Amino acid sequence: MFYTKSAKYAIQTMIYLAIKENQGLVMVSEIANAYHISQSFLSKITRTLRKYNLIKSTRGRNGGIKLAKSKDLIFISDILLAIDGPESIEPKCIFGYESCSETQPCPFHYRWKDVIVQIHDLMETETLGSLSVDVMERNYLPGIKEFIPDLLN
Amino acid sequence: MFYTKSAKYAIQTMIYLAIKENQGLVMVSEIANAYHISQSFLSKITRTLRKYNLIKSTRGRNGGIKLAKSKDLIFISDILLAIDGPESIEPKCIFGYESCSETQPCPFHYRWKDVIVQIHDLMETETLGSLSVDVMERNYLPGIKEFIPDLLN
DNA sequence: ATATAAGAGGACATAAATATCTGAAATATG
DNA sequence: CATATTTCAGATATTTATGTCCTCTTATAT
Repeated sequence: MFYTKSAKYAIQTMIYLAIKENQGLVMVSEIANAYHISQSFLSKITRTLRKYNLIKSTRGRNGGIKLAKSKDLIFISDILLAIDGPESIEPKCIFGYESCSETQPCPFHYRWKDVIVQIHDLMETETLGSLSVDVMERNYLPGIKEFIPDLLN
Repeated sequence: MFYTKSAKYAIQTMIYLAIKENQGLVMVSEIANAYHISQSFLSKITRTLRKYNLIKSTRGRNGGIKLAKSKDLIFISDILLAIDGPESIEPKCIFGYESCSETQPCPFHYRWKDVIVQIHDLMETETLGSLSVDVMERNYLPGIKEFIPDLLN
């Protein structure tokens, strides 16, 4: 509804990596299987994450990917920016009016802006750290395995 | 960013019709020219609006389209529903988790829900009436003609 | 009656997002 | 060194959204 599938896959992947933070390298195929994403497609996404220095990768046998920095230093907005680009983060006029701005607000401008600002704040304050802790805690409840499949095995 | 172009075109069209409410039928070509939309494409959109009983249309010479009911009885959510479908209005998990729900919330669920609910309220309380009044008022300011092009001629 | 102006409808075209395929490059292991 | 494994890279395919074009149908004016 709001972000691309690619961005969602990326966030899922990063959460997975955050949870496995101190278990070394994780294979892209493992993550792809866990979330039922095509391996080739996820590979493309992880390459982008690497370009933006959000993950590090190692080729070859026993290779894989891992977070490039502490999970507490990675914000959701970083991921969205890398995958969906700067446009996805910038607030755009909901009606598509090109000239809509602070000085030339469209009728919906201020009401819409309130919402957008909230979303931004959410994405820019939330870290992979806090999210993954949340995921881990919830995972102890039944029926929520989808969020971190196979992590408990 | 959030809705399809089609939905935006539809809203622009409906605002146009609301402003010209008591001027009888308006040609689709007039609206298309005003907003620089392809006439054929807008024609498709207006057909959908008609299916959903948001506008009435008359064929033939001197034909055109007009609102099907009072502008105060048409909500923005009605338009979004018609053009983008029910999925666009239903709140979906921001991470794309299929099983995310009230009983199985994903880590972002509640924080995200707050925002979504706000947007829904916005769309379901805002009518074409209030929006178009807003547009008319703002139009007296300079440089905002884009919103209702040619209406002042 | 006929010409004309308008929306209706469908076929086709383009663009962007999503997904798949194939091979190259890097690395560990025997 | 040879081989298996794993990511990297780019070409290609599919799907969905967007946009264009042409013809049909309907209503009105003359």
